[in-house]
Amino acid sequence: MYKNQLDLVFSALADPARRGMLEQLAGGESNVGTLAKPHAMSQPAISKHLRVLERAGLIQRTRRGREHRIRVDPRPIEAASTWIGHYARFWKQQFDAIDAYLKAHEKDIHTNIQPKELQK
Amino acid sequence: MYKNQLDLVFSALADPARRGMLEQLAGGESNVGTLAKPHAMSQPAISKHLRVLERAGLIQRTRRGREHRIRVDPRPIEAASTWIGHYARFWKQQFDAIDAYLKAHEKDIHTNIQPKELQK
DNA sequence: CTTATACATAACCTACAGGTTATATAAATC
DNA sequence: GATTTATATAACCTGTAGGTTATGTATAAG
Repeated sequence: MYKNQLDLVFSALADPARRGMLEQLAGGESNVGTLAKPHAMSQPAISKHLRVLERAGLIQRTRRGREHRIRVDPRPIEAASTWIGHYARFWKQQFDAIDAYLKAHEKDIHTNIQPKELQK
Repeated sequence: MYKNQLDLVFSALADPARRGMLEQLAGGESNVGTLAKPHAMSQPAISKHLRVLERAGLIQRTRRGREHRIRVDPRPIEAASTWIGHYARFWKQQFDAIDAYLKAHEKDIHTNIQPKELQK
């Protein structure tokens, strides 16, 4: 199946081990062994997680001898942040508006009188 | 397996059909049938997607007769937005800093002279 | 040259995601 | 009361996610 960038980024972020690795990489460039240490799993499992992050475009890899240097690429995560941030703000605003509305009509609700905007 | 809130939210967002439903819900409260229409899949498939969104806390449901009214709950998406936004900003800043650094040392690079910060 | 290190790849297993069709349930309509 | 409408649930299938162990490969160190 063909997955787009957002699909890949969000599903990469859905695993705590992978989010952990990204957090580790916030401290700067690293390598596979160092990234593996805090995680209680085999080395091939780490390799798989890194490949998922790489396919989502979230990390980039350069070989330096037998070592693989890993660093974050901030661009796809920024795209995801834009998507999610847009809706987060929009819904928060909606939510706050409803909240304010409910507060304004508190008396009506308590007296079981429905403001006509909500009547069918 | 036990999944935390962030896991559930990100994996819920990883499917384009579910993101589509959330976008539909940005236009306001809706019901299952209406949410189903734009998606080329069976009604049970829609029900499953809605259950995933519900378990992630992204939507709330109230029964009104035989109809289920669905609306967004902005709180979990805001949590996800916070996580992702934090790192997005951080990495963008890192990225821009590296970019600026590279620009500042452009001549050194072109002449193959390595600034001593990068020497092994 | 031999051994150790840092990784990837292969083969395998189990669980679950995401779709299907068929059926159930509850409410609305005729 | 019978039918239609709105939805859920069950049973099933296929593919893939995420883990394992075993093995391969290239580079570094002794």
